[in-house]
Amino acid sequence: MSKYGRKYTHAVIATDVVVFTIKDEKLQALLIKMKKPEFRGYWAVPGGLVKGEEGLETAAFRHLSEKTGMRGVYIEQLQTFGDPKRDPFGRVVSVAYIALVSWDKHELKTSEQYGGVAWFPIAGLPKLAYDHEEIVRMAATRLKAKIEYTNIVRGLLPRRFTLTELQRAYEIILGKVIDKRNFRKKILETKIIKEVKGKISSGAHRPARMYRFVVDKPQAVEML
Amino acid sequence: MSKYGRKYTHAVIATDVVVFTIKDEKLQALLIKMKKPEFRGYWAVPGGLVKGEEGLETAAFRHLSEKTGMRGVYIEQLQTFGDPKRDPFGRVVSVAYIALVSWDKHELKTSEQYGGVAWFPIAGLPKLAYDHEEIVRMAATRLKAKIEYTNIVRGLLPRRFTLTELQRAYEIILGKVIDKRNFRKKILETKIIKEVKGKISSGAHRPARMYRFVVDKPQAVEML
DNA sequence: GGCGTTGGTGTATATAATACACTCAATATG
DNA sequence: CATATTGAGTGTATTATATACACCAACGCC
Repeated sequence: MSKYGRKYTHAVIATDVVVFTIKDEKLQALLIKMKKPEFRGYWAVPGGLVKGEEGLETAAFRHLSEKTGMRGVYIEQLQTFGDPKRDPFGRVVSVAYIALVSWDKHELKTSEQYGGVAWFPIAGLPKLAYDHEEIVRMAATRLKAKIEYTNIVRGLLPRRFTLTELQRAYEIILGKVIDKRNFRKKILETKIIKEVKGKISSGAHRPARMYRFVVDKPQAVEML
Repeated sequence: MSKYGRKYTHAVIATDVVVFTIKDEKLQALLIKMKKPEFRGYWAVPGGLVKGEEGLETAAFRHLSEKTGMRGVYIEQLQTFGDPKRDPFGRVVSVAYIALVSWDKHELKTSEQYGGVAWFPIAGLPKLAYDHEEIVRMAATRLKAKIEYTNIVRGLLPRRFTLTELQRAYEIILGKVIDKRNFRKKILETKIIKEVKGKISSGAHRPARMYRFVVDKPQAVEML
């Protein structure tokens, strides 16, 4: 038993993961539908309690896998939310994480205890349980900030992608159009991506060159 | 009793506050000397467990006040540390905060349970308990990053200060010398500071104009 | 083979960042 | 009280970076 076992009414620790993707030309977040009668009609960010000797990230991965079927994604810590009243049923402190995925790489399936799992555009979220709306908003803000000085966008794209796809990701997250020539100049200067053999024909037009990220770990980069 | 009361061996929540100041031309952190025999010779970042219905920031302020005598400082969340082995005596998840203070504004006094409280230069820390060395390192890194695009530096300075003092704060945190004319041009362009009446004579030279921060809340700013 | 569609490229201009040296006003000194 | 010393305060020229902008290429489709 912990040395710290009995002095206080303790809070419980949970993790929540805000999973973003770009789908239908929109930034979307992954939500699960709550089944408990107290939360009828509400959705939530996938997450749950941290077990005894389990690390925070481990717990985040476990709940993500159990509740959405997702595995093998990168997560990074967003912020910890600890308002004593954030959960009406007890004192839960939640460590929130962000993940970015290419939505077509993951088959979604949730467990019995939830009513479904689905993508929702950031502009157009359903009713969210607890303080999850605040969490998602903060995650979107952080994403928007970090895309300008890190290679965080890599999570959203498949291993091989075109410059136009990459540019669309930036445009959607930043919410503004970017000049094609300037974008290409800058992104190639950073050296975070690299051309790879092969072209892709995706319609009645000239085929596009393919690129990949040079490093797939997070790193800070001067950009845009 | 919490609905979440009995399912797991729960972790306990703590907060730790890395307090920075600039003193003797160096970036320094506030540490308390541990008294418990298990930690003889070790120092630690001021912090402690969060009580039942207490908010995270409230707990951080309370421990800071109890263990160092400091009150009325700004804190902002750094990151949450939750490695199951970070505390050898039990599972403690720590939410770490950063605070920046003007050291001469606070009289230091610690409680009976600690052996003392003192400032230590970042380069030259004593042995730190738990994972507090990692916490302090990360706090310093974050500070260095944020000083470039926020008004975070305001906490380090007295209400009224000279441009040279402000520049020294930037130089010490960034670890590089800055051109005086360019610094003044840029910092005044941002409009985060404003000249105030009165000059200060501090030696055998022309007296300096005084400035103050326009807003004393955190804000993002384009800078340096 | 002509049309529609997206891929791919360079240059000129404007803005921002950097490098750089002297005078000013106070105190200290002989 | 004349002179030296010290940090305060100021502007411009140069370089680097960011922005604005238009046409041809390669494919599919009819």
